[in-house]
Amino acid sequence: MGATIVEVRCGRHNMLATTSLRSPRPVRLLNGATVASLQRHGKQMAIVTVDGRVLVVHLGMSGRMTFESAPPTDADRHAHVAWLVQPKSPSKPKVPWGNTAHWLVFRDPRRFGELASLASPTALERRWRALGPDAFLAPPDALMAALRGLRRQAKAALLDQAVLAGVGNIYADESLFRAGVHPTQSLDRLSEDRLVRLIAAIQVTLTAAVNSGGSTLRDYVDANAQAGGYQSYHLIYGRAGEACPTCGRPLEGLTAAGRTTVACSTCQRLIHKRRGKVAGSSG
DNA sequence: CTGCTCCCCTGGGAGC
DNA sequence: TGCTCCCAGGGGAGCA
Repeated sequence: MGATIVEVRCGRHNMLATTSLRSPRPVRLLNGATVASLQRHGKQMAIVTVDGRVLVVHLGMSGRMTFESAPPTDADRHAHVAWLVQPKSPSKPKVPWGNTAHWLVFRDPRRFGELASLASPTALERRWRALGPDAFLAPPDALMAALRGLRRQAKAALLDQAVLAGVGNIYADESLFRAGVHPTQSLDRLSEDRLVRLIAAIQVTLTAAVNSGGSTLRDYVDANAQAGGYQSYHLIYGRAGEACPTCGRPLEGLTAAGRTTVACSTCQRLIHKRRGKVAGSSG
């Protein structure tokens, strides 16, 4: 907070997507701005500046934002944008780079990431209202309200950022396994108890992952270029064919919601019938 | 609405 | 070693 962006370099212009801020590109990329706050909702981050500009950052699959002492070179083909950041001074250094100006570099080889400039915090609010509650921070009640009664496959719902925000393919599989819910299970067939269990599983999974610095399969590093460690704790993700950690039977690999999925067909039984109806009772 | 399939793009690993 | 094929953490569009 209070840091100033004193220079912006943009190597690939088309990373900056839709914008509600009609200004020259350096302005939209926050050139000259003083940072007011950093925010996050689900997988999206936002830099909000004192003069009201907003830059939304979505890392996609291979994106990374790292602090570096030198600007990227021309040979660095995937360094799309670099900001020279001057920390607030004088102040006690709370950041690894102290009070020295450092480069914040956005790299994204696959270019599935996105930068979007918005004209105001109101526009950010509007954008994020289209997303479901943040899966990591929202109270379980809010997640319950988002999931209850949906006639959708559990995995599809978890991956849909408009239902709840922040769960991707890895953590969807891990959460469903923890909760004993099959990925293709329609949510409207789940009991209240099972839904509560699923929501708890999502929050346990995300908390554990965040505490371990995330999952690095290939690309992911944090702002200090540190890889994550959670991949070694994955219960089932990437383990199709291996033994289920609970029952020992082989984990199945399948496609659900169009994505690579792993599940244990024994521990994550599909429920086809509505709960609470007993055969033979009146109709 | 829901779920498919395809597409955006590059790089790493497996297999020949 | 070098080549090809296949796959990937996201998400939007278009279609059934």
